Amino acid sequence: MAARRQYEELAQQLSAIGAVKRGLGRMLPHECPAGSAAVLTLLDRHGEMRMSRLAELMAIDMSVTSRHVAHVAERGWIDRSPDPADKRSRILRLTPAGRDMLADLSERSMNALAHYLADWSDDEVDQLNTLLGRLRASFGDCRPVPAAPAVPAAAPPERTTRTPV
Amino acid sequence: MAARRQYEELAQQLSAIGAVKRGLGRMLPHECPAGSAAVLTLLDRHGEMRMSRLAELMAIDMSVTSRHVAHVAERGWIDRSPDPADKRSRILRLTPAGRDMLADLSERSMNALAHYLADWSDDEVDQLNTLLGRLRASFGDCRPVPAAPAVPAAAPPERTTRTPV
DNA sequence: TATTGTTATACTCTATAACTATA
DNA sequence: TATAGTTATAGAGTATAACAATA
Repeated sequence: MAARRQYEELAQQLSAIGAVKRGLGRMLPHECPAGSAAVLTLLDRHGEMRMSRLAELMAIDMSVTSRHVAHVAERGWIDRSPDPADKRSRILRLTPAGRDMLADLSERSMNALAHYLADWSDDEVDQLNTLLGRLRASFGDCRPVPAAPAVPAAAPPERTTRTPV
Repeated sequence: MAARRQYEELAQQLSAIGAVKRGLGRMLPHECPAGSAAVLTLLDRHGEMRMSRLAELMAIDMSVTSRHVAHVAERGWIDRSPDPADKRSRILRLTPAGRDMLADLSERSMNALAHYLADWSDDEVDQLNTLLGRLRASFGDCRPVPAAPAVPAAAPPERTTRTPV
């Protein structure tokens, strides 16, 4: 349990880190903004998946996910094949063109980070990665709470990624 | 100099950290979104200043700063007195109402962070703060490069916070 | 002529809500 | 009746460009 001053400092650091994200964002190809890059990266790391899973990994509402996915699908970087087991769902999968784009993205972030973090050691980057991962885990599921149903009864704790009715 | 894998991991962590920021953002009062909170916090930490200095601290364009500042000024949290030394400028200063709002903000972020980071040690929070600060410093001035002037000659390196002509 | 700050416009990202189609 | 996904709409944040007032 840390001191108030440290928490305020952390809040400030998180607020200010947006500048770094914007800096990295400027390296992206015009056709592939940050949201699209995240979709491609997650499909690469975790393999094919459904919309709902992707929304969970991105920690955003499925409606937003749907638009990011539409963007990358329109450009041919993924395809959406119907899920034979559930006709409501579609399976998202990287295409060869998507892998090409990923290689491009990797090249760009590599260049930018190698430039800006030239004086960081291997260990320091690892440390930061570890702490950021832990921070995300600690916040875990802190997404907007669905509006309480009219008759709560015994149903509410079921948290999903879809937009609440 | 770190390995490609680490850089890609860092890019991913930074992309995903948005979820934490959004989580904290949900704790804010409806009238005081993140941009406004940043203005108040920076005025508290660094004391009264001009628009251009605030834009630099926030690492955003002055046009954006202007809107954030207008928002908090309309609510009486800061005042903008004319700078006697330069009639183009205005001096931004917290009002008592602004300090009240800051106390509220501090209370809220304290509660949220103490809740989510309950199992973090003092040292770990410090470590993360330090690394994030260093990350920001390393990226330093990575803001959009002003479009090259028609006749560069010997003028360009002067970097300011204003919108390029 | 150059600089400070404001405003208008456009784009990205997100959330809420209403809707379709399946289960 | 509930769930997977889509679309429409609204709001926050940012960047670019054009502008007014002052240096």
